[in-house]
Amino acid sequence: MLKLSKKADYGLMALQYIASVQFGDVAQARIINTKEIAEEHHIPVELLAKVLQALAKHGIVESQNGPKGGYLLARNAGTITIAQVLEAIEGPLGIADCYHDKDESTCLQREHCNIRTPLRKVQDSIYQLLNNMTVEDMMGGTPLITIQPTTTVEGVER
Amino acid sequence: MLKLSKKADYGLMALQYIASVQFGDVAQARIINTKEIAEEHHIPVELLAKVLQALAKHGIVESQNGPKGGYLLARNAGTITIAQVLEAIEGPLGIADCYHDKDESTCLQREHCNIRTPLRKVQDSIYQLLNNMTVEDMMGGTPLITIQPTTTVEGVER
DNA sequence: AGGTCTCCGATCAAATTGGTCGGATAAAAT
DNA sequence: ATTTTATCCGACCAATTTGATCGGAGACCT
Repeated sequence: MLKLSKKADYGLMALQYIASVQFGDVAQARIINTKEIAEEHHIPVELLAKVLQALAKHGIVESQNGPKGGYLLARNAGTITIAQVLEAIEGPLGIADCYHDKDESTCLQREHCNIRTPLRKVQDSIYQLLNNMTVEDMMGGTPLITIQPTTTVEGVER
Repeated sequence: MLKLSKKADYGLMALQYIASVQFGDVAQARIINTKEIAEEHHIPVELLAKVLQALAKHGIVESQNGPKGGYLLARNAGTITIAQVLEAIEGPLGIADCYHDKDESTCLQREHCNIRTPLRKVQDSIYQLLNNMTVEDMMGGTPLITIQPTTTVEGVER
């Protein structure tokens, strides 16, 4: 119940990873391709590619084609909210469709609905919660340095 | 995304209706059967029955068998939280399974997961939100009196 | 200019959810 | 007390959504 889809999970993981590499203190800012993210997190490559496409289309990441291509954040990590990410991947988010539906014909009990009004508060609270948290906030939670190409920090287990 | 299932919707509607009749100021406290709720809200009878079974099994409503049977709230409306209702209908709620999973084998990226820690705050906030709201809070949102068997109030449209 | 590596759109399989049916049970009427 | 009737209850089947995959087009490096 209320579970995030796997695509959403993968998207958030990818963004956290990209942001960490791009703005992390140790690693150099570099473009990251889909394969690297997929292998690092053990997720299917093609599916992750599809997710990143959606994020690119919505202006969250910037795609670069060709060899040595890949993705990088389109804007600062602090301006990308979780809500924006989820909506880019899975469409408008909400506990019910009737809060942002144009056609009202979909819900048969729309007229006699007795929970639409009270649940709107829940809807708004959840959205506000997700729209206040950014991928920058997720960077703090990363416990271990991921990849260290040049220098070597003391033995952080990988 | 993050949409409530229809079973969850139906369950909440039913509880709001039962609570309104049982504790409403005008209507007499009476047992309500599945058919009445289903017809009032235009939802499939058998599916609603299944939902109410789950709620009965979890001690949220009390079932009474036989003719003139039906359901009534097992405890006060103020003590039944939305979270309890949703969990009774659809199982444990959370934006990811890994927060209450026994077996850790399900999630392949569990070891390399970089969003589990930061998203836990979101998880807790949502749960707290749903666990603070009760069906009593939903009763305030009901705009129209539903059924009036004995006396007649002025023309409320049905 | 050729080759290679990347992104990109359309297509297919699996899982969850929505919906349905017949049997068991208990209360009421005869 | 027995029959009848209306309800709850558990197992079964279909539909929608989600997860995953494949082949093609475009861009960069050599």
